[in-house]
Amino acid sequence: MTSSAAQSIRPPGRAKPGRPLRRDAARNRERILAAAAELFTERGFQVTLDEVARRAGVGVGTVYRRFPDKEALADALFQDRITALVDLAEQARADPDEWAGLVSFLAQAGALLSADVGLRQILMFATYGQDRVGEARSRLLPVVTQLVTRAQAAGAVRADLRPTDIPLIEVMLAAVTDYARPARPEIWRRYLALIVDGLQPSRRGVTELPVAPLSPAEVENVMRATRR
Amino acid sequence: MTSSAAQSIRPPGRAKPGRPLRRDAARNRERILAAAAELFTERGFQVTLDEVARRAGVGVGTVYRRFPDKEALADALFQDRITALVDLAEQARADPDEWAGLVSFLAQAGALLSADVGLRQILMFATYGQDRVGEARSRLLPVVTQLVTRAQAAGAVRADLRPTDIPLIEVMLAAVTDYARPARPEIWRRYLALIVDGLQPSRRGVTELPVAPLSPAEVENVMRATRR
Amino acid sequence: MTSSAAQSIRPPGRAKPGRPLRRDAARNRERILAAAAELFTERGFQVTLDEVARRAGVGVGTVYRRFPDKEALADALFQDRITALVDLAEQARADPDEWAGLVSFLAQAGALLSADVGLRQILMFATYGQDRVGEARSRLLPVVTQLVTRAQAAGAVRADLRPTDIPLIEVMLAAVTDYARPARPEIWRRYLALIVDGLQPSRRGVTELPVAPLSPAEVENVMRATRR
Amino acid sequence: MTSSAAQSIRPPGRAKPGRPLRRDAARNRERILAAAAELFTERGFQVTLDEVARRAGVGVGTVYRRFPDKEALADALFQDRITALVDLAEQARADPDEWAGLVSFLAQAGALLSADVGLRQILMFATYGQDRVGEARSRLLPVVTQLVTRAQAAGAVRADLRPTDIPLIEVMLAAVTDYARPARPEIWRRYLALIVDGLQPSRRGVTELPVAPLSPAEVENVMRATRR
DNA sequence: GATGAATGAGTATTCATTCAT
DNA sequence: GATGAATGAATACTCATTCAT
Repeated sequence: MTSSAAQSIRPPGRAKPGRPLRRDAARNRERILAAAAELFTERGFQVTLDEVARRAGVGVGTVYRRFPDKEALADALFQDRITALVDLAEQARADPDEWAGLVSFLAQAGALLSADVGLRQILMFATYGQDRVGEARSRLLPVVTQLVTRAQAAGAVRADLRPTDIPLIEVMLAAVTDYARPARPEIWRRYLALIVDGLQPSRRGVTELPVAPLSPAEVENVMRATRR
Repeated sequence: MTSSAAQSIRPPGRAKPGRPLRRDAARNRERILAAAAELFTERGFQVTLDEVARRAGVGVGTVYRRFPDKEALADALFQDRITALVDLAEQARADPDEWAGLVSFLAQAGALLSADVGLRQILMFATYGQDRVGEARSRLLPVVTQLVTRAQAAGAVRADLRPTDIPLIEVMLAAVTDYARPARPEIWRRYLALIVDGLQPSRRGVTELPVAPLSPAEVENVMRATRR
Repeated sequence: MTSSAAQSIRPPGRAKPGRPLRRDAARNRERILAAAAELFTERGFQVTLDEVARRAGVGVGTVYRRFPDKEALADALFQDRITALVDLAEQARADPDEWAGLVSFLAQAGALLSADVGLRQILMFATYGQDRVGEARSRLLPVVTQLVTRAQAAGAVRADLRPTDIPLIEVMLAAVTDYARPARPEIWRRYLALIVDGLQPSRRGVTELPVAPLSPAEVENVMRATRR
Repeated sequence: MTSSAAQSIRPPGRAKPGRPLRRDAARNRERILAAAAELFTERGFQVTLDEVARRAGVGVGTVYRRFPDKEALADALFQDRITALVDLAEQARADPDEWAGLVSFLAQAGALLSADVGLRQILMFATYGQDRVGEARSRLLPVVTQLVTRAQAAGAVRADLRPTDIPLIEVMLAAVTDYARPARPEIWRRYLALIVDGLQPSRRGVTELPVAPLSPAEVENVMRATRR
């Protein structure tokens, strides 16, 4: 069973651990989270909480009741995503092929990131990473550590790779995605392939880089959602 | 056309490309550029133009006379940097060892980026990529292309690498630098080494990854210049 | 009218004067009053009703059921204090020395005020003076009147002093206390002494007090710009 | 010549001492000050700067350009008033009758206060009293000190009165005025008379004033629970 | 040309009060 | 009756950009 099951029992958020949210409050909380997810995904953290409230169909005050500030909302969102990542890592660990497990985790995490501006921003700019996020990251790291050390034990991965390198690799992929969005949302796969080749302890041959590179024109015409 | 014509017509706004600026105007332009470079380098784009003007010792209006808006100023700055990069690339091209030339360019460009928040921001978030920047990038790409194809011709670099991959590699390094700043400003070298290993057409052994990885604590305690 | 009628009609809002509160409702009312007393005493009216409710261990809604609004709560509190003042005045009246009785009342009331921000605020800024407070003040004034007239009859106090001057003297002391708090919470005694000297009848030349005193009605109807 | 002359030369406010405000800027500054004076006088500090801006016929930004925040605006206003008080004190000092001089100053200052809510609020709640106000008070105290000591030397005033008692007497008058406003704006005169009687040295029995007076430093550093 | 004054839409957050559960 | 969730007007302050001097 994956860690997402835990989510349904203890809803993350402000509520005292003991008492579950009232029916309507819980519904609003979900609406807010959903609205924030959409908005953050589309346009990143620049969205105002007023906007989130409007999209969620509630008053601003309600948003502030549930989440003391923007960061807290981002945290809650991030935690859901981290949970998804932990699930991914756990599935990858189930793969009998140690190398394939690690690589597929990198790819799936990359796919998750490439679909979500908000997640990328949290990952890359997280001043936002204080509270629950730290805890969430701590849940992820152990699994990732297993993924890495297991692959190293099998001689499939270079010996000097460290578990903490994995999140940084994702940061790199996130950056590349942001760079080429929306024209080439899949470009990150090209660079993942490059990096993955660098992860091998020694290489016989080379796997062709997937995904066409940016054309010179594309390099010049990056157009992304304004970020101020 | 004579210079007296300029007096009678006086087109407001940016000077026509051909017409040189008046002596004092040119000096102001340089001051503004210098001030902006310092400020952006230290704190990124969040600096206000009022601040730039103050540091430059001119009024805001003067800034706006020289640069239609904040982006244009960033563009101009970027152009300077691109010039530096072009220089770097040309020096790298002078290296008789094709592989070493390419790698050293990647490293030097990385060093440039890692020292300059503003440059990283322009590179990564350039909604700012419209004006002079495009032209500037066009100056860079040919040299980089030579660097890459020359190395490929020598069999030193994987055949499917494309010149446009180079800027994206720099984007990745910039992201990683931003992530770990200010605690570990050199961490990008670690990932450059990884990528460089991935660039080889086939590998006998592995070069140890330089620079210690982030500790788990560091991964959780990223502290970067707030970007709002 | 029987109590069953109350059940069928159930007028929402404050209980009719005659009808006693249900046991638990009464307990809640006391808790709220106690919490508000503590909080207002410490920090004045800036405390939110949410806070009062939390400290009282009830929901905000309950606070609003008992007290139509913040002012009403303040009023109720003030009434308690007025009762304390009435007690004080009665004790002072028991003093066989007419002069000492009056002076000790002024001092004891001053001490009460100096220990309680909330009381001072009600006294000084009472937009709050509408409801029960009026009634409460009416209970105080007669006793104060006795205190004053008795002392005047004995020739211990200047003849032109009016009972309504007493609360205004307390207002002055409250203001001075607020002014110097928390550094010098007892400074009001200095000014009380000054004023008390001014109250004595025998002086070389007595200047008649100019300007008619506030009428009892005026004392009750102070209306000032709300200050939040 | 009184100190108000100084005002026309060095306009108080943000401007660098050396350079005078541009004509239009100066006009706006005056408009803002005038609007703020009116509004504060009518309704105290609760007025928003948006309102001040509207009444002054300028944008909010302009208000903020001249005065970093509400306090600074209040300071500037207060300084004008302090200047007026200093003028008053100087005129009072010119009175050959020492007793009359002191009493008339108390009365005139009281009149000034009774006409201006804003001034009373600054006087009574000045968290606002940090910057220029402190300096301004320092200008006032010396003159007041002369007024007091001169009267004492002449035997016209009780020996234990201290110069710092004077502002506190004004605080008391301000409180009384606030209390009875708008019904009886002159009521403060009644209490001034009472206090003045208490100031005389010759009475049957004089009770020494208890409690040490505030030191000049304490007068300047009043710290009270903010009331917004 | 240069200056810096003016603008005002925009943002995060608070809190008295109402109302569904 | 009690609860606490929901509301949203209100507030202080910022900053890119325009325009009068």
